[in-house]
Amino acid sequence: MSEVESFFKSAFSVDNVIFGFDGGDLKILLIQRGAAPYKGKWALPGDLVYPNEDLDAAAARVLEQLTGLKEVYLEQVKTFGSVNRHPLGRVITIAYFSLIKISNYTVTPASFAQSSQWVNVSDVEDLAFDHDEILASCLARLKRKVRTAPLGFELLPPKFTLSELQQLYDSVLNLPKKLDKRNFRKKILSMGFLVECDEVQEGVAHRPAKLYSFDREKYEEFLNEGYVFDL
Amino acid sequence: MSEVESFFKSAFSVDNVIFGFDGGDLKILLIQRGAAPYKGKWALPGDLVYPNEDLDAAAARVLEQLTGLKEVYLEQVKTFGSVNRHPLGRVITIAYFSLIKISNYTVTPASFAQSSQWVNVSDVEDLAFDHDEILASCLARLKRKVRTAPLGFELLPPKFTLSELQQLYDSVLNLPKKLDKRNFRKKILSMGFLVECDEVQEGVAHRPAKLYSFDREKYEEFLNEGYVFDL
DNA sequence: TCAAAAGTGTTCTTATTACACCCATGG
DNA sequence: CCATGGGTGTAATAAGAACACTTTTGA
Repeated sequence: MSEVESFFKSAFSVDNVIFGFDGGDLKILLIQRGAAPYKGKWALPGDLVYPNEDLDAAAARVLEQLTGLKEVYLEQVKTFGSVNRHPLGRVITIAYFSLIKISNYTVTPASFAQSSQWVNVSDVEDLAFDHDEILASCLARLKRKVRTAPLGFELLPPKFTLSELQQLYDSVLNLPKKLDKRNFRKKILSMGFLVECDEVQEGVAHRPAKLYSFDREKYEEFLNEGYVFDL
Repeated sequence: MSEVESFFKSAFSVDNVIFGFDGGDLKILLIQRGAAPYKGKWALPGDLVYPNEDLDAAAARVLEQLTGLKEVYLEQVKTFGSVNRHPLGRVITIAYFSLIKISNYTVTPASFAQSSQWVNVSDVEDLAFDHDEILASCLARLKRKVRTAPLGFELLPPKFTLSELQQLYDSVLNLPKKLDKRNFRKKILSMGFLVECDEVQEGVAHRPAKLYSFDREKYEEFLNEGYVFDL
């Protein structure tokens, strides 16, 4: 048995659906595979889990190696383990998603030049392995979770306008009808954990919007009073 | 040891939180370990995944070996993979929960005599490995899921009374205040997928209750009309 | 002065909550 | 005839949905 065959006899990996939002569309970060199997195909970033590495740590490492970012939101979603999902042996993979502020990401760092790319979620197709299925699971999870936990803010810069926030929700949820501006604002502000900064947008060719930020302490209070985030 | 050899020493297992309901309390099925590590301790039923076995199939096998039951509700919850969670090596485990009709289960079949037992969820403590944590995750998932999908019926016999159904929800959700009988009935009946059988309870020392059953076809219609289960 | 997005309240409809008494049966 | 749980309706409140115009800015 060759070394490669031995290596892949039985192993586990992590794969990471890295979500970003550029103001218009929900995107994910894909890599182009440089080696077999599926050489040249687009895939989710992932790696085998090291023998002395926790699963969450492996997912965080994959993310950091690709983007340089630490301490981002990361959530385990599901484990995929079909017998034949990997052509070279039995490899199960634990799928994660992470949410990053896309502006923090310096596009395609040197080591990954021409091999990683942001792609609109709605344009992704025909990924390597079972990654289409993994993406579908992670996207479904995100859609649910974003309505029941204050995750959206992880995708926005620290200061944002309410329209940006709403556009984020519209992109993620992708509902047949967009959210109603007035109802959205009323609801999110009534929860009381968005605070107005003393600043407005600059350099826009229209009335500049107020900037808000997410106040985590106030969110904790909100929870302690028995309320739940629900949008 | 080479890095390649290190990967070899890893394995993956499934563990299964098997929920049942006896009319009063929510229970899970535990086994007493007959071998090291944690010999004699109570644990979730589980096993290593065979090389040519899908993960879901492994979870179903564990369940069937213990209870004789097939085709039960089974859902993957989360994968636990701390480096030191297993004393004998790197073993990650994929946690599942399943829902069975407890009356179908012939208590402790021969091969497991004195080694498996139904335990009230609220009484479970100090399980082997990280199984306390696994149980907590599965219970949290069940609590959420039972309100947003018609899972409760998996725990009841095919024909049941509305009071039994409500007691099931009270047990699973374990809310500070019990559900209101009239509101519960109004809501669940308004969804239109519970059908009245032409039968009533027998042998009870009070007015016998009507029996109902869950009509899966009507539930599908309900979904197709754009409604969602929400309790 | 125009274009473009920001900002703002009210009404209507629907869902949720709270709540108490009579009924049918077996013992 | 008593004890036990089964079965039922209404009113008050809260939440959600629908909807259009004025304001501020830069070009």
